[in-house]
Amino acid sequence: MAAPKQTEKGERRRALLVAAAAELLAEGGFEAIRHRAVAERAGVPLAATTYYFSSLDELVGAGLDRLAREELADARACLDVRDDPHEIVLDLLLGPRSRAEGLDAVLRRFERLIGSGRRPFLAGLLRDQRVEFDALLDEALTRVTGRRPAPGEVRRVTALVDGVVLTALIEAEPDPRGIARAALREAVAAV
Amino acid sequence: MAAPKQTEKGERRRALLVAAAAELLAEGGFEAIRHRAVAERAGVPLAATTYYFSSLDELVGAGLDRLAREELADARACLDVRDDPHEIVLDLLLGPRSRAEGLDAVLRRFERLIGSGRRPFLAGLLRDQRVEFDALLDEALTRVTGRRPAPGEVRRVTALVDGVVLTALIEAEPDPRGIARAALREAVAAV
Amino acid sequence: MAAPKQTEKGERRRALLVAAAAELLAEGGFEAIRHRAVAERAGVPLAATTYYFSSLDELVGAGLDRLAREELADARACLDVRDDPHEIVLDLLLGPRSRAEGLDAVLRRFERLIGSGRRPFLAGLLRDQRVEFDALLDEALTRVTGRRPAPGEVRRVTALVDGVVLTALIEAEPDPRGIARAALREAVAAV
Amino acid sequence: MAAPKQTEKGERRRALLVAAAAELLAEGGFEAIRHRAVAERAGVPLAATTYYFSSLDELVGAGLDRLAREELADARACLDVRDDPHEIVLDLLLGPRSRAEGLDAVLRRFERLIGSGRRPFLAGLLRDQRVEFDALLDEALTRVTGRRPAPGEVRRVTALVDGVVLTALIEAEPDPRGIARAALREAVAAV
DNA sequence: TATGAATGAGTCTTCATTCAT
DNA sequence: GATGAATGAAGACTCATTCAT
Repeated sequence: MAAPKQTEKGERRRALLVAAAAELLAEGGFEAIRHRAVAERAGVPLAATTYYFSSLDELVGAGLDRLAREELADARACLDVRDDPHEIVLDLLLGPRSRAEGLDAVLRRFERLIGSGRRPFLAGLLRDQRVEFDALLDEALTRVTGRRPAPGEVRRVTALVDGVVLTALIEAEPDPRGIARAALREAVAAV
Repeated sequence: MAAPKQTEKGERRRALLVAAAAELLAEGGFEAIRHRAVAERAGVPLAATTYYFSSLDELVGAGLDRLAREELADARACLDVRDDPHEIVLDLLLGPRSRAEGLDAVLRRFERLIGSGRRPFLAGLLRDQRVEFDALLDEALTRVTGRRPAPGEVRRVTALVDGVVLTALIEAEPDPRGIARAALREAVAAV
Repeated sequence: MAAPKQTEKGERRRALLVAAAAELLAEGGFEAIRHRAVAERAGVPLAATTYYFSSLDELVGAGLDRLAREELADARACLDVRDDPHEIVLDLLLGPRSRAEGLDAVLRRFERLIGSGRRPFLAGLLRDQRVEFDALLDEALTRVTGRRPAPGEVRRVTALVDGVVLTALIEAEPDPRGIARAALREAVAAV
Repeated sequence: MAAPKQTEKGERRRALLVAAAAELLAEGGFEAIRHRAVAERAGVPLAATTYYFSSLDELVGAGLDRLAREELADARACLDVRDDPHEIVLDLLLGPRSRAEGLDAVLRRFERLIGSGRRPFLAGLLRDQRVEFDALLDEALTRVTGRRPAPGEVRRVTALVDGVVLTALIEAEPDPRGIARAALREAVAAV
């Protein structure tokens, strides 16, 4: 028990562990977050994982949180650099990794979304992320269309792209991002 | 391969194992199909699982096949009974369990869809299922709209409903089937 | 128990099984002789292996016997064809497979010789084989030297070549047959 | 790699395991080194074997290393006590156990030699052992003959004795050490 | 405060052998 | 006579978690 004191070293270690968990989550999904793997990746002793996080679930939550923040920050940075807004929307919907890594990255992202269903302790976290996520998406869509999205439009586009991608994933379509891009353009044009 | 199934008794045991695997799959996803769990559920010794299925993957495949057949059969039965075609479409998209079990059943169904992406040995099976699935969906949509669906329309409706439901899942919306029903009506009306 | 009747079909099956065991022995050593493997290779039902041979040991014995006979027959055939007698001696000492397969074949042959130590039921068989083996070696050496070997000379040459090869095996020398050939020439010249 | 060995207590346990592995190797060959067997012999829980050695191969390597060191130390001790140098040479070639245990000990030693050929991960270890082994053999032969062995003479004697013993083993000669002794005297006299 | 040590429970899979039919 | 069915025991290995120091 006895929550570890918040020494500077302790904070550094916590951060190392969370970063390792986030990496593993992005690369291999929830199952990849194991005590051993996290400790090795973070370069800390195995027991540190249970010392700083009272259960694996806690570590999973912290990793998911960190990963989501990183992805949001990435998308925001692209927005600032005035990157093609379509791509930023896709980054938000499919994850920035989908730019380079294709099918697998998207698969893992959806696994993450769905897999949270088995992990009730993540539910709150995911919903909170959604709020920031939607705000950014709203802004990106504004740039795409040149006007403020109507109420519910963000959700409609999200749903449409997600749905198309889901089918693509099941059929092992090698370029889900391409599919998503087409659906996005069509959805935007239809309005 | 292998797969003894000569005698009637052997067939019966095989069926027991497949049924157990299908149940576990429906309840706990792919990860829930383990030798021990299947053996216990089927009430057979552990070694029987490897006697009838030379690898766990084979058992997973058989379980998925059985589960899909059951769900198709359920939907088909509803069609014959002239049930509300909207509901049949939803059965096909969300699984018949979503009628009674709500959120969890839908979540598990999506888990299954996504999880299949990670299991290349299921690809062939999934493709085959897709054919029967689409044919039935085509018929159900015909009843909904009163006309034969245009090419690609089945896929478009599928994508739209799936996308809407995915968002509902993340937000822990208690009645994803309701959300899906609304999306379906809207999509159909839009044509 | 009840020794299976000696029907024609039974005899054919026995022969198939023994041949399969001999092949597996030559390819993978004693450990490779397993009920499953033998049955598969012979194309007979698994239970036939225990039906025709009351234990695995019996099958191992029969396989070893057959393999040795084959190797002797091969060497004899070469002798009749007036092949280079040095090579025939090497066939006898290292096995005919050592011509083409090199290190591995020789390794397996020595494993067979030594491995018999753990299998007392093979002792008699091995000794019997030695008698035929030595007779043939005597004849081959006669051709090599042009004269009848002195008493004990066969054994001396055998020991010398075996010893040299044993060292070569331990040091993973890739061409033990080459080493053996050199030792043989030297040993013969020294007389 | 891994290999925890920081604390004294950990070291002790590690040593227990290695000793158990060495014993099993001497008694039953490489195949006798199994997690279960080692754990039982060492009196530790099964999981301790994988905690201290990340794979069975590592444990096999450590066991072989220990056994070889013991045998070398035994021979060296005899050398210091000015034991009959012939016997020391035989200790080196047949293992010290061959003094008391006769046939079986020699058989197991050869099994070990041959078995090493199948285990490439032991190659480095074997090479290192060979260096110490040859140095000691050189010294022992010096005492036997009263002069420094000529280059290659150590290997020649090794091969000759090994070859003779191999034949003795196959013929289940009850006193392989006696045979080896005779061969050794003859080989030395011939120079 | 940290962490090496430790382990019970569980993972998939293989195999020789028995037995009922 | 022949064989499908069956299984207990064992194989290597993984892992979350606890605990003594």
